[in-house]
Amino acid sequence: MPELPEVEIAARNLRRWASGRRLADVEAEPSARRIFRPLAPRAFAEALRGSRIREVRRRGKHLLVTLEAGRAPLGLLSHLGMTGKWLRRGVGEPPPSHSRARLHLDDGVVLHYRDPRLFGRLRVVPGARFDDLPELAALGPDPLEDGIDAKRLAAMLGSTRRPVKVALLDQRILPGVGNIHASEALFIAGIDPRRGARSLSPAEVRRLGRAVLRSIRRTLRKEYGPEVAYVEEPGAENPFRVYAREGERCPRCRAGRLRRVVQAQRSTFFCPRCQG
DNA sequence: ACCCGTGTTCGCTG
DNA sequence: TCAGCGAACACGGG
Repeated sequence: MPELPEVEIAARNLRRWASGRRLADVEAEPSARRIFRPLAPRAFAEALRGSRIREVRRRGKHLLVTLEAGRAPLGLLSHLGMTGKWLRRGVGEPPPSHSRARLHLDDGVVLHYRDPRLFGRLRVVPGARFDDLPELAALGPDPLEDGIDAKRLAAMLGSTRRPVKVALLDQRILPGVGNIHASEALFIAGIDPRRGARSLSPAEVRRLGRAVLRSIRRTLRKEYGPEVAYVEEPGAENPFRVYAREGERCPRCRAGRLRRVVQAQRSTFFCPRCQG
């Protein structure tokens, strides 16, 4: 379940696996209609078949794949939702469970889009005109690619009445930040997640911006590999400082116990002693 | 059986 | 008019 680091890793993987490759065949599961909307699964597969992968980019949690169909550019927009993942399978390797789409490359490799919960999206973008898509236009600058402008962040946080943790989930502010890194960044910055976004001082906003980047980069370093290890998978260690650690000792002050509260129907984890 | 979930969208409300 | 809120989506795992 991906936030910015997992999507960044997916982008790097797709680049490595598929740049310059032709899609010899494309399959889209008929039962997974909602992933391919507004196209029918069959129309989705046909739109991509035979095209060649030229570029893979990331913007927030979106993957932007540029292909070439004959002479014409063609776009593929991929959002991983809660449980989406791109997986590579070599010739003869068995498919993963819940494979919803398959890109058969001209070297025999198959790229599977696996998504048990079906919250992800795969959309064909005619002419690769990503700039015309309202959902991308609404996103703020990408924290990793463009950096974080503290002035802009302060303006965005200053114009909402929501708690700062809830505001951080708004993809118009810092796209790519999700429920984990919102909690992690607020912990690193020492800011109480329940405070109103507009109550932060300029110094706190700067600290928060830096903390978001630190949290994202740290996860990126930890998780970079051919298959991302997700925290909820059996056997995986929880790599986070506070996320999903309710009741544990605070890793900073060693005295407080980490708490869990629910905000906007999502869990927030924090140390009541360190985050004032 | 029941609860929980790294995300987004839609419709209602004040 | 619009920010903010809660439900809905769908399925697996504890």
